[in-house]
Amino acid sequence: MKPKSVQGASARPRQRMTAAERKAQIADVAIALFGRKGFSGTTTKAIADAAGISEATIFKHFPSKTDLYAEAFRRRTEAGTEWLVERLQEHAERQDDMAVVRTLAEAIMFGFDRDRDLHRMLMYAWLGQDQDANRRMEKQMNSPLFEFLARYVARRQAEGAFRAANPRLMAYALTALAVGYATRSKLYGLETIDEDATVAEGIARLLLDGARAAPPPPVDPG
Amino acid sequence: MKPKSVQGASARPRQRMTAAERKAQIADVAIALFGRKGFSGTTTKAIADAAGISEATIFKHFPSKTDLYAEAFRRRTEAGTEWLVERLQEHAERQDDMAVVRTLAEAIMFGFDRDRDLHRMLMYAWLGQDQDANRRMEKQMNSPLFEFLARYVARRQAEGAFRAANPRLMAYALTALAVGYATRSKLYGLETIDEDATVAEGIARLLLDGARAAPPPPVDPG
DNA sequence: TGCTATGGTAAGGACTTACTCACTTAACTG
DNA sequence: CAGTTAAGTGAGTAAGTCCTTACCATAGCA
Repeated sequence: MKPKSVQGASARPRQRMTAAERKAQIADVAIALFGRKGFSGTTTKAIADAAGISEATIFKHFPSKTDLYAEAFRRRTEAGTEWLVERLQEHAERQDDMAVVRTLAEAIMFGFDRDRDLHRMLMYAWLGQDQDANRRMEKQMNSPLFEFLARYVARRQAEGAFRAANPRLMAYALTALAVGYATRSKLYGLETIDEDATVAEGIARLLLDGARAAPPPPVDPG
Repeated sequence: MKPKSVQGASARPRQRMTAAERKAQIADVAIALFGRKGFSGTTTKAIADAAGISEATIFKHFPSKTDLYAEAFRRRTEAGTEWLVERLQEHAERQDDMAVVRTLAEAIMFGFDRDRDLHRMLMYAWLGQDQDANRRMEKQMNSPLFEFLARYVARRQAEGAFRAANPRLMAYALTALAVGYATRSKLYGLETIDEDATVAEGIARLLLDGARAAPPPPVDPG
């Protein structure tokens, strides 16, 4: 078999990857496949083919298919949402509610758009795991964002800017519309309603002001 | 209906089901398993064990595992949402927006609660099918409800009761919060925020009136 | 009582799955 | 350069996988 090096324009062309590189490559390829077909729908042979290596090589780098899954998962999940929380924080400090909610919606939709396979893989994980594993996963993945939003809502309520309502429910709602829309359009491939940015804005407006027309025409900054 | 065997005082329980009964039983059992582990995660052996029959019996009633899947799916999916649309229609005619939105949210959450396995199976289907199949499925399953909601929103906008905004986006939003919440709590087993009815009411209120407090009544600053 | 239609099964076949092992060879080191 | 390390593989294997075949057993009927 011809050793086909894909390692092109490096100073020193290599035929073999280091273990770390190979591990990373396998994990990346695996995410795409697990994301498309789920864990049990994806064979180690398919992963090997997609990575351009033999099946045995996979098991050289990962003790089992399950470990490969866990590792692939961990790698991409660790990124976290800190950067997003920071951006939201800035808007929140300026009391710019529209910017907070709209930035959140845009970030969610952008994330789903960019990492479709990862998010599909995550959904398979939600469905395939038991309740305890899911609660741990939720805690590890979304907790900082959710807690930030819950605090933000509570503060705005205290300031009289937001209606009285369960802040946790509101924090959930702030993410849910964008998550649901992104799931439908990016992961399921269902029809879009409009451009992402426009939808994000519509979602934000709806969340902040509701569907009902305000009884008296509010003082609107033209 | 086929008359069941007439039984005397000492009735011996039937040992064998009719083909139709057995088919239905297998399909029901299969939904539960497909819903928990997905199509490729569920073996025909597991279905047979759960149904208390031999594997061969499955293939006596269904030509293949794929056909069993399709049939199980079809059976439970056909129910449709007509009854819900009718109920919503009544509220809509009375211009009782709160009742419409709240009834919708409650129905969604109740449906997810009652048919968890079915909804899990549906999610696996969304993830496992290609985009075209998903669009057909969407059309067949949710189209009447969605179209009703879109028309309802458009009418209320025309009447000045709802804000101007993309009616399809609003129709989507009307279902999305409840669907998302039910998915998290019923399918993934994540923490609930409150009783279902309370959450449904909170969702409805948020959708109609938004998070922001009504534009401040001109309070005398004294 | 025997006949027939039908619900049900034991056993196994062709194929696939995750995983192993003896082995090859590229790449680094002194 | 020789020697060592470590990336990579061909050729399996045991344990499934879906599905078939040849057969059994029960119910209803004459």
